[in-house]
Amino acid sequence: MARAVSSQPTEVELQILRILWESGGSTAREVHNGLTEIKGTTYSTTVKMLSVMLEKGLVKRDEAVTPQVYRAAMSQKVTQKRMLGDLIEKVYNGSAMSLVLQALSSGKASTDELAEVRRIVDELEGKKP
Amino acid sequence: MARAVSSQPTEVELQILRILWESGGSTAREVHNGLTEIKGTTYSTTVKMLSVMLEKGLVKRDEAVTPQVYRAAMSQKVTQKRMLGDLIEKVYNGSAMSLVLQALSSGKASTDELAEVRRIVDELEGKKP
DNA sequence: TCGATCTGGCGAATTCATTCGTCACATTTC
DNA sequence: GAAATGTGACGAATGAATTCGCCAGATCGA
Repeated sequence: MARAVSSQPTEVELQILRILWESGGSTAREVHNGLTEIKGTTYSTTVKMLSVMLEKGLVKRDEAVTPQVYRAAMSQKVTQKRMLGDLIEKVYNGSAMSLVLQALSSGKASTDELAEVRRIVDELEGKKP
Repeated sequence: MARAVSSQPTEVELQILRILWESGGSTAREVHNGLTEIKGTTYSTTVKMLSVMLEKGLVKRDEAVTPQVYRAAMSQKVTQKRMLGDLIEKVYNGSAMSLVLQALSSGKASTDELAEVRRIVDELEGKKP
Protein backbone atom coordinates (compact mmCIF):
# COMPACT_ATOMS: atom_id res chain seq x y z
CA MET A 1 0.00 0.00 0.00
CA ALA A 2 1.90 3.02 -1.25
CA ARG A 3 1.60 6.16 0.81
CA ALA A 4 0.99 9.63 -0.49
CA VAL A 5 3.83 10.91 -2.67
CA SER A 6 2.73 14.52 -2.54
CA SER A 7 4.50 15.54 0.63
CA GLN A 8 8.15 16.38 0.98
CA PRO A 9 10.59 14.11 2.77
CA THR A 10 10.60 14.72 6.49
CA GLU A 11 13.55 15.73 8.60
CA VAL A 12 14.88 12.26 9.33
CA GLU A 13 14.11 11.01 5.87
CA LEU A 14 16.24 13.81 4.52
CA GLN A 15 19.11 12.83 6.75
CA ILE A 16 18.89 9.29 5.44
CA LEU A 17 18.71 10.53 1.87
CA ARG A 18 21.83 12.58 2.41
CA ILE A 19 23.68 9.50 3.58
CA LEU A 20 22.50 7.60 0.52
CA TRP A 21 23.39 10.41 -1.86
CA GLU A 22 26.86 10.56 -0.49
CA SER A 23 27.50 6.85 -0.57
CA GLY A 24 25.59 6.10 -3.74
CA GLY A 25 24.02 3.11 -1.99
CA SER A 26 24.22 1.56 1.45
CA THR A 27 23.06 -1.38 3.49
CA ALA A 28 20.69 -0.81 6.36
CA ARG A 29 23.61 -1.21 8.72
CA GLU A 30 25.64 1.45 6.98
CA VAL A 31 22.74 3.87 6.96
CA HIS A 32 22.26 3.19 10.62
CA ASN A 33 25.91 3.89 11.39
CA GLY A 34 25.66 7.25 9.68
CA LEU A 35 22.37 8.06 11.30
CA THR A 36 23.22 7.07 14.81
CA GLU A 37 25.98 9.66 14.92
CA ILE A 38 23.48 12.49 14.76
CA LYS A 39 20.53 10.80 16.42
CA GLY A 40 20.81 8.16 19.08
CA THR A 41 18.29 5.84 17.49
CA THR A 42 18.44 2.07 17.28
CA TYR A 43 19.10 -0.17 14.32
CA SER A 44 15.50 -1.28 14.39
CA THR A 45 14.34 2.29 13.93
CA THR A 46 16.58 2.79 10.95
CA VAL A 47 15.27 -0.33 9.27
CA LYS A 48 11.73 0.80 9.88
CA MET A 49 12.38 4.23 8.43
CA LEU A 50 13.89 2.66 5.35
CA SER A 51 10.85 0.47 4.88
CA VAL A 52 8.54 3.45 5.24
CA MET A 53 10.62 5.35 2.74
CA LEU A 54 10.46 2.38 0.40
CA GLU A 55 6.69 2.45 0.67
CA LYS A 56 6.70 6.14 -0.12
CA GLY A 57 8.96 5.61 -3.09
CA LEU A 58 11.74 7.74 -1.65
CA VAL A 59 14.28 4.92 -1.87
CA LYS A 60 14.79 1.82 -3.96
CA ARG A 61 16.09 -1.48 -2.71
CA ASP A 62 18.31 -4.00 -4.40
CA GLU A 63 17.12 -7.33 -3.07
CA ALA A 64 19.37 -9.38 -5.27
CA VAL A 65 22.29 -8.92 -2.92
CA THR A 66 22.66 -9.75 0.74
CA PRO A 67 22.48 -7.66 2.72
CA GLN A 68 20.09 -5.59 0.66
CA VAL A 69 21.31 -2.26 -0.66
CA TYR A 70 19.26 0.92 -0.49
CA ARG A 71 19.55 3.81 -2.92
CA ALA A 72 17.84 7.18 -3.14
CA ALA A 73 15.04 7.06 -5.68
CA MET A 74 15.56 10.66 -6.74
CA SER A 75 18.78 12.53 -7.33
CA GLN A 76 19.84 15.15 -4.84
CA LYS A 77 19.40 17.83 -7.45
CA VAL A 78 15.82 16.93 -8.24
CA THR A 79 14.93 16.75 -4.57
CA GLN A 80 16.52 20.10 -3.92
CA LYS A 81 14.65 21.70 -6.77
CA ARG A 82 11.41 20.28 -5.57
CA MET A 83 11.88 21.45 -2.01
CA LEU A 84 13.15 24.80 -3.14
CA GLY A 85 10.10 25.28 -5.34
CA ASP A 86 7.94 24.38 -2.40
CA LEU A 87 9.58 26.96 -0.17
CA ILE A 88 9.30 29.63 -2.84
CA GLU A 89 5.64 28.87 -3.20
CA LYS A 90 4.80 28.72 0.48
CA VAL A 91 7.08 31.35 1.97
CA TYR A 92 8.00 33.71 -0.82
CA ASN A 93 4.60 33.82 -2.47
CA GLY A 94 6.02 32.33 -5.63
CA SER A 95 8.74 34.91 -6.15
CA ALA A 96 12.03 33.13 -6.73
CA MET A 97 13.78 36.45 -6.99
CA SER A 98 13.07 37.69 -3.51
CA LEU A 99 14.48 34.42 -2.27
CA VAL A 100 17.62 34.83 -4.36
CA LEU A 101 18.11 38.38 -3.18
CA GLN A 102 17.69 37.38 0.42
CA ALA A 103 20.08 34.47 0.10
CA LEU A 104 22.64 36.72 -1.51
CA SER A 105 22.27 39.42 1.09
CA SER A 106 22.74 36.92 3.87
CA GLY A 107 26.39 37.66 3.26
CA LYS A 108 27.72 34.15 3.12
CA ALA A 109 28.85 34.41 -0.46
CA SER A 110 32.57 34.37 -1.18
CA THR A 111 34.08 36.45 -3.97
CA ASP A 112 34.47 33.35 -6.11
CA GLU A 113 30.87 32.45 -5.60
CA LEU A 114 29.72 35.93 -6.51
CA ALA A 115 31.70 35.67 -9.72
CA GLU A 116 29.91 32.44 -10.43
CA VAL A 117 26.57 34.09 -9.88
CA ARG A 118 27.58 36.88 -12.22
CA ARG A 119 28.51 34.32 -14.84
CA ILE A 120 25.12 32.67 -14.59
CA VAL A 121 23.34 35.99 -14.82
CA ASP A 122 25.34 36.87 -17.93
CA GLU A 123 24.39 33.58 -19.46
CA LEU A 124 20.72 34.01 -18.68
CA GLU A 125 20.62 37.54 -20.00
CA GLY A 126 22.26 36.36 -23.18
CA LYS A 127 19.32 34.09 -23.77
CA LYS A 128 16.62 36.71 -23.55
CA PRO A 129 18.00 40.07 -24.63
CA MET B 1 3.01 25.80 29.01
CA ALA B 2 4.90 27.13 26.04
CA ARG B 3 5.64 24.65 23.30
CA ALA B 4 8.95 24.16 21.61
CA VAL B 5 10.07 27.17 19.61
CA SER B 6 12.70 25.32 17.67
CA SER B 7 10.51 24.05 14.87
CA GLN B 8 9.42 26.04 11.86
CA PRO B 9 5.83 27.10 11.35
CA THR B 10 3.78 24.39 9.69
CA GLU B 11 1.87 24.65 6.47
CA VAL B 12 -1.36 26.03 7.89
CA GLU B 13 0.42 28.23 10.36
CA LEU B 14 2.24 29.79 7.47
CA GLN B 15 -1.00 30.49 5.68
CA ILE B 16 -2.31 32.22 8.76
CA LEU B 17 0.90 34.20 9.12
CA ARG B 18 0.59 35.33 5.53
CA ILE B 19 -2.87 36.64 6.23
CA LEU B 20 -1.61 38.48 9.29
CA TRP B 21 1.39 39.93 7.49
CA GLU B 22 -0.83 41.27 4.78
CA SER B 23 -3.38 42.80 7.09
CA GLY B 24 -1.00 43.89 9.79
CA GLY B 25 -3.42 42.50 12.37
CA SER B 26 -6.75 40.70 12.29
CA THR B 27 -9.48 39.36 14.50
CA ALA B 28 -10.05 35.63 14.64
CA ARG B 29 -13.05 36.10 12.39
CA GLU B 30 -11.03 37.92 9.77
CA VAL B 31 -8.30 35.30 9.81
CA HIS B 32 -10.96 32.67 9.43
CA ASN B 33 -12.48 34.40 6.43
CA GLY B 34 -9.12 34.47 4.72
CA LEU B 35 -8.33 30.91 5.65
CA THR B 36 -11.63 29.37 4.71
CA GLU B 37 -11.17 30.44 1.11
CA ILE B 38 -8.25 28.10 0.67
CA LYS B 39 -9.21 25.41 3.15
CA GLY B 40 -12.76 24.52 4.03
CA THR B 41 -12.15 24.55 7.76
CA THR B 42 -14.47 25.80 10.47
CA TYR B 43 -14.23 28.90 12.62
CA SER B 44 -13.52 26.73 15.60
CA THR B 45 -10.47 25.29 13.90
CA THR B 46 -9.11 28.72 13.11
CA VAL B 47 -9.46 29.84 16.71
CA LYS B 48 -7.72 26.71 17.88
CA MET B 49 -4.84 27.21 15.48
CA LEU B 50 -4.45 30.75 16.66
CA SER B 51 -4.31 29.64 20.26
CA VAL B 52 -1.71 27.01 19.45
CA MET B 53 0.30 29.61 17.57
CA LEU B 54 0.02 31.93 20.54
CA GLU B 55 1.41 29.18 22.74
CA LYS B 56 4.28 28.70 20.34
CA GLY B 57 4.97 32.40 20.25
CA LEU B 58 4.25 32.69 16.55
CA VAL B 59 1.58 35.33 17.09
CA LYS B 60 0.78 37.99 19.64
CA ARG B 61 -2.66 38.94 20.83
CA ASP B 62 -4.05 42.29 21.80
CA GLU B 63 -6.56 41.51 24.51
CA ALA B 64 -7.33 45.12 25.30
CA VAL B 65 -9.77 45.35 22.43
CA THR B 66 -12.83 43.32 21.65
CA PRO B 67 -12.72 41.25 19.65
CA GLN B 68 -9.09 40.47 20.25
CA VAL B 69 -6.60 41.26 17.51
CA TYR B 70 -3.88 38.87 16.44
CA ARG B 71 -0.56 39.93 14.96
CA ALA B 72 2.40 37.98 13.64
CA ALA B 73 5.14 37.88 16.26
CA MET B 74 7.89 37.96 13.68
CA SER B 75 8.16 39.97 10.51
CA GLN B 76 7.78 38.22 7.21
CA LYS B 77 11.39 38.95 6.39
CA VAL B 78 12.76 37.38 9.53
CA THR B 79 10.60 34.32 9.10
CA GLN B 80 11.68 33.94 5.51
CA LYS B 81 15.32 34.22 6.44
CA ARG B 82 14.94 31.67 9.14
CA MET B 83 13.17 29.16 6.95
CA LEU B 84 15.57 29.77 4.13
CA GLY B 85 18.52 29.17 6.43
CA ASP B 86 16.88 25.99 7.56
CA LEU B 87 16.46 24.73 4.02
CA ILE B 88 20.04 25.62 3.15
CA GLU B 89 21.23 23.71 6.17
CA LYS B 90 19.09 20.65 5.69
CA VAL B 91 18.94 20.29 1.95
CA TYR B 92 21.90 22.18 0.55
CA ASN B 93 24.43 21.09 3.16
CA GLY B 94 24.91 24.67 4.22
CA SER B 95 25.83 26.03 0.83
CA ALA B 96 23.73 29.11 0.13
CA MET B 97 25.34 29.48 -3.24
CA SER B 98 24.19 26.21 -4.72
CA LEU B 99 20.70 27.22 -3.71
CA VAL B 100 21.05 30.60 -5.39
CA LEU B 101 22.39 29.06 -8.56
CA GLN B 102 19.59 26.56 -8.67
CA ALA B 103 16.95 29.19 -8.05
CA LEU B 104 18.42 31.33 -10.80
CA SER B 105 18.60 28.46 -13.24
CA SER B 106 14.99 27.58 -12.63
CA GLY B 107 14.38 30.12 -15.33
CA LYS B 108 11.70 32.15 -13.69
CA ALA B 109 13.76 35.31 -13.56
CA SER B 110 12.71 38.23 -15.71
CA THR B 111 15.25 40.56 -17.32
CA ASP B 112 14.50 43.23 -14.75
CA GLU B 113 15.03 40.82 -11.95
CA LEU B 114 18.31 39.64 -13.38
CA ALA B 115 19.47 43.23 -13.52
CA GLU B 116 18.56 43.56 -9.88
CA VAL B 117 20.59 40.50 -9.03
CA ARG B 118 23.52 41.95 -10.94
CA ARG B 119 23.20 45.16 -8.99
CA ILE B 120 23.32 43.29 -5.70
CA VAL B 121 26.32 41.29 -6.81
CA ASP B 122 28.11 44.48 -7.79
CA GLU B 123 27.36 45.96 -4.43
CA LEU B 124 28.58 42.92 -2.56
CA GLU B 125 31.75 42.67 -4.59
CA GLY B 126 32.47 46.31 -3.92
CA LYS B 127 32.53 45.55 -0.23
CA LYS B 128 35.16 42.84 -0.36
CA PRO B 129 37.51 43.39 -3.25
C1' DT C 1 27.60 -28.26 13.19
C1' DC C 2 25.98 -25.06 16.57
C1' DG C 3 25.64 -21.09 18.98
C1' DA C 4 26.29 -15.96 18.33
C1' DT C 5 25.33 -12.22 15.52
C1' DC C 6 23.07 -9.77 11.80
C1' DT C 7 19.11 -8.75 8.88
C1' DG C 8 14.73 -7.34 7.98
C1' DG C 9 9.63 -7.51 8.86
C1' DC C 10 5.54 -6.43 11.91
C1' DG C 11 2.88 -4.33 15.20
C1' DA C 12 2.45 -1.08 18.72
C1' DA C 13 3.49 3.12 21.64
C1' DT C 14 4.39 7.95 21.47
C1' DT C 15 4.28 12.47 19.88
C1' DC C 16 2.62 16.28 17.32
C1' DA C 17 -0.27 18.81 13.77
C1' DT C 18 -4.79 19.38 12.41
C1' DT C 19 -9.53 19.29 12.89
C1' DC C 20 -13.86 19.64 15.15
C1' DG C 21 -17.82 19.76 18.78
C1' DT C 22 -19.32 21.83 22.76
C1' DC C 23 -19.64 25.08 26.46
C1' DA C 24 -19.43 29.63 28.70
C1' DC C 25 -19.55 34.25 28.25
C1' DA C 26 -19.98 38.83 25.88
C1' DT C 27 -22.29 41.69 22.53
C1' DT C 28 -25.89 43.04 19.60
C1' DT C 29 -30.63 43.39 18.20
C1' DC C 30 -35.38 43.74 18.69
C1' DG D 1 -34.54 42.40 29.12
C1' DA D 2 -34.57 38.20 26.24
C1' DA D 3 -33.23 35.93 22.11
C1' DA D 4 -29.75 35.62 18.58
C1' DT D 5 -25.17 35.88 17.28
C1' DG D 6 -20.20 36.20 17.90
C1' DT D 7 -15.97 35.06 20.56
C1' DG D 8 -12.82 32.22 22.64
C1' DA D 9 -11.45 28.22 25.72
C1' DC D 10 -11.10 23.24 26.25
C1' DG D 11 -10.86 18.54 25.37
C1' DA D 12 -10.92 14.93 22.20
C1' DA D 13 -10.60 12.43 17.58
C1' DT D 14 -7.79 11.67 13.60
C1' DG D 15 -3.76 10.87 11.02
C1' DA D 16 1.03 10.93 10.12
C1' DA D 17 5.97 10.76 11.70
C1' DT D 18 9.02 8.65 14.72
C1' DT D 19 10.48 5.31 17.76
C1' DC D 20 11.08 0.80 19.64
C1' DG D 21 10.55 -4.36 21.00
C1' DC D 22 10.23 -8.77 19.40
C1' DC D 23 10.49 -12.59 16.12
C1' DA D 24 12.06 -15.50 12.24
C1' DG D 25 15.41 -16.56 9.23
C1' DA D 26 20.19 -16.00 7.21
C1' DT D 27 25.06 -15.81 7.92
C1' DC D 28 29.35 -16.31 10.25
C1' DG D 29 33.08 -18.17 13.29
C1' DA D 30 35.11 -21.58 16.06
